[in-house]
Amino acid sequence: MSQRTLTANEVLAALREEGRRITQPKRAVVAALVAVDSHQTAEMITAAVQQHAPDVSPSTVYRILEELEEYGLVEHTHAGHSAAVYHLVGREHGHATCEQCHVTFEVPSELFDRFSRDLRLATGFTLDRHHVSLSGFCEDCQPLG
Amino acid sequence: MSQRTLTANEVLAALREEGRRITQPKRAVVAALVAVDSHQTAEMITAAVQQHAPDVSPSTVYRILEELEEYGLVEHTHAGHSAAVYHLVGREHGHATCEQCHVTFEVPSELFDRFSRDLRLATGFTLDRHHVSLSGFCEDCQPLG
DNA sequence: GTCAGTGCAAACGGTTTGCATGTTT
DNA sequence: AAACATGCAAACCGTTTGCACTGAC
Repeated sequence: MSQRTLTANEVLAALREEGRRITQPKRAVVAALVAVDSHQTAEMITAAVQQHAPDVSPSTVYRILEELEEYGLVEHTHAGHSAAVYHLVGREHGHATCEQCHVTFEVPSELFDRFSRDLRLATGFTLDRHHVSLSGFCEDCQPLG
Repeated sequence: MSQRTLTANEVLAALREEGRRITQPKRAVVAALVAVDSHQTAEMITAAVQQHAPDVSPSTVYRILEELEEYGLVEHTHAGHSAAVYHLVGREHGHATCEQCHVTFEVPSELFDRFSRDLRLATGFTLDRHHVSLSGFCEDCQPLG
């Protein structure tokens, strides 16, 4: 597993190697993912893309994200019932989303390791730490005192 | 905190004490929640209710679940981008949903305690273990070997 | 009798899909 | 030229809302 976030060229090269065509919308989506090194919704990515290529449609963005995910270049994560957030693969990590400010944070993978093992031993359940975000309150949004 | 799941009478009594009216749809929703002692989607609850009261509408079920939640009698949890699951309050627990069979399991609260503390110390993030379900694979649906 | 609660249908947000057109190879 | 990718608009699912009506108090 790579421990470093992919570059735009690496992502596009990987697509090419898979026989996928490199189009303007794909370049723009990858650029948006590289430019913002954090977790973005499809809507944010679409907005970023449309600043340079105004008529790339949301459905195209979704299709491209799906394609990138199919080849292991992008991952998406859900939190609560809000929109999914997407990010380039890289550092191995989990997710936590603040219920108040809706920002998604990375959680160092080591923190999950013991919990993941205990959970498996106690219940037989194998954690997929990527796919769903933990819910709670971030440092700046602590409820009450 | 109660460590036992509420009974139908307790739930209805609590509503009454709050000055809420006890209607047929409310009785039916509470009965459905009590009858199935596990995590159900609004759609499942609606189906159960409609077996006895065919023209209770989904929106009414949603409104009743929201009301029950407002008074701390029910909780709902999200997993992935599928429908939320609802359950009566009772045992304190977390949730884990299988990505393959989509069943939601309870996770003993103690398992979360250490993880929750480590997470807070390392990142400042305070876990709300109820609201989002962990994602992964249950004992019967382990991927590969 | 009053008002909270309901049914219905329409709207919603996020996402997916069908189809005719455009672009990469 | 052929195949794949795109734009648009419409459909989709889970959920919420507006409104006129009903039924609990």
